Amino acid sequence: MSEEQNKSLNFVEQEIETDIANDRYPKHIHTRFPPEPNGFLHIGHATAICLNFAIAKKYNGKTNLRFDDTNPTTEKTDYVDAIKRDIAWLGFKWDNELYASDYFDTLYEYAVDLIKKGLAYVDDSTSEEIAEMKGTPTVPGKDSPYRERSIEENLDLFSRMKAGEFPDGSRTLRAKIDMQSDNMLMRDPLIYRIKHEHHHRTGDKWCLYPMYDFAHGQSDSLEKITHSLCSLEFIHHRPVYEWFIEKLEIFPSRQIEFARRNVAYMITSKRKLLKLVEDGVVTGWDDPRMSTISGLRRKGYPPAAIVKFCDSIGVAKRENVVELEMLESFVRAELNKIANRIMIVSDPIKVTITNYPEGESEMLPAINNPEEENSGSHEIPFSKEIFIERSDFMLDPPKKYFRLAPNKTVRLKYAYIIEAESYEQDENGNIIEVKCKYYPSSKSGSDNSGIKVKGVIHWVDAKAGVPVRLNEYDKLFTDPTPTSHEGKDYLEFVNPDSLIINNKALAEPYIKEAKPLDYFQSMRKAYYTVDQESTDDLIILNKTVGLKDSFKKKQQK
RNA sequence: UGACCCAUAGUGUAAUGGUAACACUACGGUUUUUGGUACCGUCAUUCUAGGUUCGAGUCCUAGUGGGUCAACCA
Repeated sequence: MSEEQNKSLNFVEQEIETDIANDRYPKHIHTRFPPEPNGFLHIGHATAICLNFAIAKKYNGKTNLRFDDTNPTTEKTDYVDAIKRDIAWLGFKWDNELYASDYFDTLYEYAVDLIKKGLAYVDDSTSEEIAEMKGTPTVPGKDSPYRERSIEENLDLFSRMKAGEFPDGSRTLRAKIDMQSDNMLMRDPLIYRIKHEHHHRTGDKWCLYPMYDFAHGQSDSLEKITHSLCSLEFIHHRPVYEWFIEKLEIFPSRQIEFARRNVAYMITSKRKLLKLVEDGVVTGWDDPRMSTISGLRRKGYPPAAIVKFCDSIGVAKRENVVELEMLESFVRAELNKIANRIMIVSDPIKVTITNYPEGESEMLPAINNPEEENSGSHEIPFSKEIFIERSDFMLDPPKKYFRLAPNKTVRLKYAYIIEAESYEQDENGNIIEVKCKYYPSSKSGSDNSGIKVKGVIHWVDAKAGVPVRLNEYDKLFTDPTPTSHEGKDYLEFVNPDSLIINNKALAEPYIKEAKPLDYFQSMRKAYYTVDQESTDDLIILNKTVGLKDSFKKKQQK
């Protein structure tokens, strides 16, 4: 706790502490996370979720989960369920599960109240006419011809709108604010529109639905939310938010805007993510290449890594693109602590140990995770024929190549030191087998051979090895900000190699104990998690993130 | 011809008028039965110009650059 207190405050916390010091909210601090159930949550939402829950925790407050479901056209219960699952998976417990639609009756009364105060009117203009009268950012708007309707007429028309007497789009209810305002949103914003549409929760009760501006702030107020955190694009809505609170004389929630977090190579537009799903670019919202929470989960990102990442990148008001490497470093750090080590040969070549007795085998102990004392161990079978990684044997190696080569020695992890004596090639010159001798006295744990080797490689026993399918995922886009190029569609930047399926990999038998979402480190290679579509016959592993590879880096230079 | 928001290493954040810090990246090194991990080191005229002040990244003014605003979406 003291560590937390020493940390400097972000600008939102500074505002909150000022409010507390000024006794603005003497009773409590409450936040809320308000998703619209029209898509899956993505990495951008994760930062908002973490922010809202972290602030409530810090100030002993509460956080509501409130679905902003005022537009029945796009919203679905399926999305509600997915959103709840994702937030819970991240490890957060909301205090109340609420819906803007819970407040439809109250909101309607609020609208009637506004009409009675002469602050709202029914407008018969078409959407084109309304847009026309709205003006532009540099040209003031004009008053609607319906703006001065009598309170009685407004009340009558509004109740008939509710009764379903008018078709979609024929009339709207608008707040009477100021058509001359510099702020477009203050130019008599629409607050109710007619939509004869089935709502996922209220069914066919309503044919009249409130707009965002007449639902969000009021919902905040009804829930006694003190600090309503939203992204920068809503900054122009704040005067509207405050106007309604003042005129309705309701609890004064405070809106604070922050810059939403962007991560390189990830997109955070629900509409664009939906298109990837609909066009079949990915297999679904939870495809491991997606920037959705569900996708990241399936890819093997631990929840703690995502939360720590969100906490560490902070919050501010300027445009930002966080490098993917930052997120990945948190994923590696977390996985390093919790992922059991396993040996998987992704591109096998056969190695025959010429002096190892025919028909014999032995079990060698392997530590599950050297970074975690209590992780235990398991055994790995070893015998005369094994497979090693193709890239771990070179005919004509460069100077600082520490692996196997003709007449060179290398250690087999957890096993023996071997020396390459000969090899066989096919007609194309590909290595098909390496013959080695082993040093029986070099056995791991009881090595008295006196041989010093620079390299240690992984391997899998030929007979006991288990075929696995490796889904080698890479970035979905070839550009860090695919949606920011004028005149170019983001789909032009889809990486054709974002998934490479490897069906020739072999894993040690320990993999058979794995369950979906178990994390593994394929030693010297990458982290993987078990895919949900794995069966008893075929284990499918999704690549989470590669291990750092300083050798490869040097070679590339 | 408008209003509003923003500007600190390659990236993201901190410094709350008093020695520009932390993380990631990059580069160099030490350790290592994972070329992983761990550890050490290197990397900034705080957008520009004025002003206030003993002292400015921080306050003021102007400029420059970037972003947002004209859905019966949220």
